[in-house]
Amino acid sequence: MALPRAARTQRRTRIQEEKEELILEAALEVFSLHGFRGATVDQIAEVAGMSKPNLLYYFRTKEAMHRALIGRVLDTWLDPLRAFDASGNPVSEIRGYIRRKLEMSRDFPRESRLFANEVLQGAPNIEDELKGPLKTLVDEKAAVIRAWIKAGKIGDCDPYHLIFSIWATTQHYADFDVQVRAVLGEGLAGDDRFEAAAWFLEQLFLGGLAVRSGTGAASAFDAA
Amino acid sequence: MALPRAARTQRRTRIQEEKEELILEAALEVFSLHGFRGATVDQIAEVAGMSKPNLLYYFRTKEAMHRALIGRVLDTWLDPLRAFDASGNPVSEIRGYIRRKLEMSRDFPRESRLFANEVLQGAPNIEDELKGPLKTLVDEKAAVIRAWIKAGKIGDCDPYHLIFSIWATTQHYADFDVQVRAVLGEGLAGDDRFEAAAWFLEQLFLGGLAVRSGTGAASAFDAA
DNA sequence: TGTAATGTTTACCAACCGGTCAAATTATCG
DNA sequence: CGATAATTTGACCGGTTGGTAAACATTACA
Repeated sequence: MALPRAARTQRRTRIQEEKEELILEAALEVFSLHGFRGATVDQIAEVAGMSKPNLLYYFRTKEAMHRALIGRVLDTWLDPLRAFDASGNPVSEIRGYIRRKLEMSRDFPRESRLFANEVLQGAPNIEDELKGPLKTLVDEKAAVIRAWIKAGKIGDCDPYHLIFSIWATTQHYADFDVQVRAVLGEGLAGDDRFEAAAWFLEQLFLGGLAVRSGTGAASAFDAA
Repeated sequence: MALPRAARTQRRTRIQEEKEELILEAALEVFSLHGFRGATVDQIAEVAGMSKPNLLYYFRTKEAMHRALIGRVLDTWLDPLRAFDASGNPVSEIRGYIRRKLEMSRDFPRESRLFANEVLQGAPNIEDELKGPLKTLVDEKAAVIRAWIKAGKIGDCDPYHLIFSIWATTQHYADFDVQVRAVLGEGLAGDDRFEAAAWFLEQLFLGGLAVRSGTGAASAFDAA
């Protein structure tokens, strides 16, 4: 009997391996562009180069596809944050984090948009993951940052909002790519905007988080 | 003959005024949550408290509704940037801009998400607006910022990426609200996160853009 | 090779989609 | 009031949606 998969206790076939990969790749393409509700199974099947029933043989529902995709992406998406090291130099850690996140926006914009779409639309399918693994990881890294602050290695600030800001600024170049391109104009070659962004963001964050000695930045500013 | 509207040369009725307002409010609710393709006319009609044919009497197509909504929102959404004043003090202008954008994220999150959804999904319906009015406005304000830099009032940086960063960080609190709440936990009362964000972002941007005298922020950092 | 498990296709379905139509209802105003 | 225009409704339409059934083809493996 052709059990579609799922209630599958045995090993996965070579064909299963290949086709599921193909499908998830296509699903990423479509979901990231239209969101869950806006995406159609027919569309995903077409991009994957197979018939709809064939696709549904591997993933019984559209939702199953989406779940599988989200799970995989969320994992790799958090890797840069996991790499955040308490024993490292605050400057190089923060700089490195910004760079890695920016590289991900450049190299994996679809993954970023998939996630953005999901969160933007209320995260109906990943609320648990956000409140569980994500929150735990962020709490952990926030503690690291707070330790740096207490040690006087960086200026005093709210570590959560620091992390939010790094997320926002770096993912902006993937999620709002169309807008960024529209504003910057089509003139420049491929990835120049990422270079410029890296330069700017380093300056912003490393300057903004520097320890303020005596006269803070704000007062220096007010003089202008 | 019951001309639905649109080919309407005469004055708008009181009922038209009211119902169109009601519809656009409902459309904002639904479009901002599901994007254009994910939203259904039935859903909007239900939220607006009227039958689908009745709704389609005022806006002949789903797309017409979306267009009307986008046009209205984009306008008010850019107001804070328009208020950016060349003759003002750079510090108070930038601080004011951040505050206003943050207030908009707090008070009009649906408008932000509507826009985010649209851009995220490739901005198929507003590409012209982005490349036209938006780009023009940003170019204009970028020139203002560049003038401040040349005058030595703020540190050297790319004005475009500065604007992008302010957009990204402030709109993050509307667009990724679910995620922000999940990470921060439900503990705190209503809008505390916006207060904290305002505090953090001011520090970040005003510190990050301060004129660096001699030893830059990075070198002060490296000492840590 | 044979055969059982796995994979693929064609035809199809009920529900839902955006949108139309004509008839019925209500507001407007002389 | 009466009549004309504006509004609302229910019934409906062709196309698309996510998903199914079963026949057919292919693979893995003893």
